[in-house]
Amino acid sequence: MPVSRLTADKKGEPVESTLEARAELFQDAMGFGGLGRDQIEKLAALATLRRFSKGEMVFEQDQPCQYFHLVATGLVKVYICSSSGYRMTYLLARRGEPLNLIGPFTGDPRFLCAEAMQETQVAHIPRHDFVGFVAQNPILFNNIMAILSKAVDSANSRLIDMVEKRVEERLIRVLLTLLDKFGAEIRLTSSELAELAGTTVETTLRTMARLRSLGIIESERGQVKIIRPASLKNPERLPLWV
Amino acid sequence: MPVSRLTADKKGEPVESTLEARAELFQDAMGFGGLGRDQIEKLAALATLRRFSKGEMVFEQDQPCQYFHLVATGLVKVYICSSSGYRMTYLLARRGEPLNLIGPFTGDPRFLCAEAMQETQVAHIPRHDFVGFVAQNPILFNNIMAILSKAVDSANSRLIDMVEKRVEERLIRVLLTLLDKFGAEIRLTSSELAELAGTTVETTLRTMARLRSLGIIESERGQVKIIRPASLKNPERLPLWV
DNA sequence: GCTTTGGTATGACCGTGGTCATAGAGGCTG
DNA sequence: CAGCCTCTATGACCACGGTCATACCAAAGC
Repeated sequence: MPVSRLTADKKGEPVESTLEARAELFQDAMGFGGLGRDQIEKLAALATLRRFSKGEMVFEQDQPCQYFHLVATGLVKVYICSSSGYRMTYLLARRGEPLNLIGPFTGDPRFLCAEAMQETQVAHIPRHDFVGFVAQNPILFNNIMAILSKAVDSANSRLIDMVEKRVEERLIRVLLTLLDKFGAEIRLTSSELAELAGTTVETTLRTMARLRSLGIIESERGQVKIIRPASLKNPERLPLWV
Repeated sequence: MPVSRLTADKKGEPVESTLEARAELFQDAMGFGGLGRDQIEKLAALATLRRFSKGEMVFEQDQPCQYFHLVATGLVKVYICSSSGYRMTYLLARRGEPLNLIGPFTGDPRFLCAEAMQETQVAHIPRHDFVGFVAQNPILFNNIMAILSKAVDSANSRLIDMVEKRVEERLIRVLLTLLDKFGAEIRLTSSELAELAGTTVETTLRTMARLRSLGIIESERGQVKIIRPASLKNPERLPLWV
């Protein structure tokens, strides 16, 4: 235990990839619009791909940020977990979505974790390379601010939901958000939904039983299917950003 | 009512000020470290001061962002308020603290409000001027990211607190945070504390009664005094960012 | 094959804290 | 001064949802 493994933060296994494939990834990634092809390729040249199996950590809390991460394939959940083991998921990132926009700038450890939910590949760019690149392409700064704006608003909006909305409403909001992003068939377990809605598995199961009995959803092991989205929708309920 | 006052977003009253005084303000403002004196003065030249009485709004939700705001004197609370009137304060800004770091970049309306809690003066910089200035001084990028990092972490940390901590702990955390920032004499009402802790006035009053009976705090109308901070402190309880 | 693990399902219990009601005290205004 | 509003204070009530327990099923592992 006293032997600290300084190299332990190398996560995942390297994957071979072509510059072309990486450029393709950044081309339509979130937050990189407005760059010329030459810049995209410069960025792609800085990146390497790594693969992660289901359940593997892409990065862990309280570790200094070394890389900027962008999902290439698969699905990654980014969450915070408290001292007492409570988890709260606040991002489900798929191809083209960045995992840590802030980290690279400060380099400081924060308390986010990222875990692969499936077989996944993630592009890594050393943080200084990334920050240097952004400095040379100020348009990225605006893009990044736009994304952070949504992230902060979403966090604040959830905060309000936690005080004034009950579990059922929060869960519905989560389901609607997932419907927008992933379609009507949501391949998540109840415990994953619970971590998104900020409640327990039991309450999530109970609430889903109610929605099921109303014919609004169907569910089986590891999957929820929204049958009548209209019954969930409510004009004043804007989706979260997950 | 149908007469929409297009100029109604001009808030507060203009205040005369010298370039020197404004430069002084930006000199030691949060997020502007690392600028040369010439740049500070360029920035100060873009700013104008406005005054607000207690209770006046500096900006309101759902309005496009026109200015970057920096508190010069007084105290401003920034909060979100939900459709049903629930409020959650998430920033108490005093001299040198920015009110809206993200807004100027996107310009989009968000759902933050800012309200003067005392007689207050706020520096305004038109958002395009501000964004242009930041683009010319990339060091500000890093400063801004560092602040946003704290803001996002604080929001997420609160989110976890809402699920797993009870009101007493949340309130204690708020009190400790305020102790760090404003000293042992906290001039806030119970309802203001409630909005910081994410609970109701009644529960806040009850909880404070308990802390008072334990001799940890004293309180009178509009003021709380922390007598024995050590009894509240707990190594694993890091302060919020308010 | 059997065992283990993780997901689903549901009942019972009860504590935290929100809601409503009432009341007094301090401060501001006309 | 009266009148009003805000802040403080506290009691009574009870529902939402967390916790614990049990059970069943499917998939994975030895």
